[in-house]
Amino acid sequence: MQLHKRDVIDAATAILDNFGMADLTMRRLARELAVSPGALYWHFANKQELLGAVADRILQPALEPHVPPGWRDQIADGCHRLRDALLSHTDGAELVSASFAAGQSAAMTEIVTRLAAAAADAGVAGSDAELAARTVVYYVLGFTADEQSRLQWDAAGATLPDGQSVLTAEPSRRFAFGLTVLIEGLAAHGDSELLATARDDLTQRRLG
Amino acid sequence: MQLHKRDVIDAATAILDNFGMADLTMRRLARELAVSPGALYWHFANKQELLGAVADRILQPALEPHVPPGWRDQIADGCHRLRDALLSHTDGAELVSASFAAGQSAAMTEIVTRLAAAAADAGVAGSDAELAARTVVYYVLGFTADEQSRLQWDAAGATLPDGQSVLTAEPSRRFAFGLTVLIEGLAAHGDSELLATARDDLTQRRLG
DNA sequence: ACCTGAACACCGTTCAAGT
DNA sequence: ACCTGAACACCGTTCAAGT
Repeated sequence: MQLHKRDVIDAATAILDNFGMADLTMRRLARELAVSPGALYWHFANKQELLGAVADRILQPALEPHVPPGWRDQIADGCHRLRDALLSHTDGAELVSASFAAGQSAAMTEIVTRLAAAAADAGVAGSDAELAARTVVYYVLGFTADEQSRLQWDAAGATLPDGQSVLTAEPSRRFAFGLTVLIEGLAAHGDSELLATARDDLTQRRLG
Repeated sequence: MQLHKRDVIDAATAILDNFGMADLTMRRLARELAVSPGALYWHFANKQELLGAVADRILQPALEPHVPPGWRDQIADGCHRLRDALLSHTDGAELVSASFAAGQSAAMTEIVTRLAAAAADAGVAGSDAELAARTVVYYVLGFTADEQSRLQWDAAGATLPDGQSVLTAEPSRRFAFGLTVLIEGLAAHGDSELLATARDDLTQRRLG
């Protein structure tokens, strides 16, 4: 039976979920698929490209189109869905972070584009909108990688008697806090930017 | 001649600067020091611990005490010094990011503590101050790792005719932009928090 | 206390040769 | 077109034995 890209990504995702990133090696993956390591290099140029494909698979659920109106909810919603997608797979945040940094995730590019559009709606001027989007993404990836490593660390160790408040509720509240800080910052910046544009507009009209 | 921790960190930093993170391996480091690989494990428990020590060395210049008064300048200054330290070594941002995520950098812990104190001054309530500090740190690490990888990528390739505006001035402006968004967000949050505290205070006084 | 030598159990990637 | 076999050039870590 022929080996397809899909099978490879499926098997890679399974290894990730069951054993984590450290075990997601080309050789191990080949063994699981019962092919020689070299076979993988017919379908993927290198390991980075393969990891990028796994990242895109993980991010699929976060890619449904924006439902909410209003840039604040668009950013908040996008970020929550991103976090949820990352938390759905072992070491998800770490994997996606690495793929994003290596520029190997088309899904992350799409997410940044959407967040940039929302930032533009907030009043952030042209070229800064993508930067604003990246700033938000740095937060989500950093926070979630941190959260996930702690989560996985004491998933093996001490199971706290309270299985909810500290382990799931608190992180979500904390995540929302940082998100609010960013959104309020964008609102403040956007407002002053819109003011400046309006001022220039008036000046233009007076001179024209 | 006896091998000391200092010598190991020195040699590791030299490899990093001259060849980058991919070449910073235990075996290569041992070769450079003319010892066997096993010797390193007398001085460091594992590679992560050694990388943490290199991270702390890199961060040394960012650890001079806060000079400016006012929480805004304290955050802005701290972040600029952090970025400068990271950019002073090849793959500096990547190395410090990894060490921070692994909880192996005492210097990063110190930096977070200082930023948290500034956030508290901004009016961010107790336990959220550290989270605010981490949020800022996620931004600096994310932005700088990104900046540095692009910088190093086209340091080998196309040397743009303009050697200043896009390669150094623009990144600095862009870095400041994201920082302002975060600081304004903290200001907005801090103000509303202070208002709430004041309101509670009044209520207490009315009831008491 | 500090280090060597040698081993253990792996890596990612390439590429002639096969079908 | 797709894959095997085997090699190349490495890894991090451990640990008995030496000084």
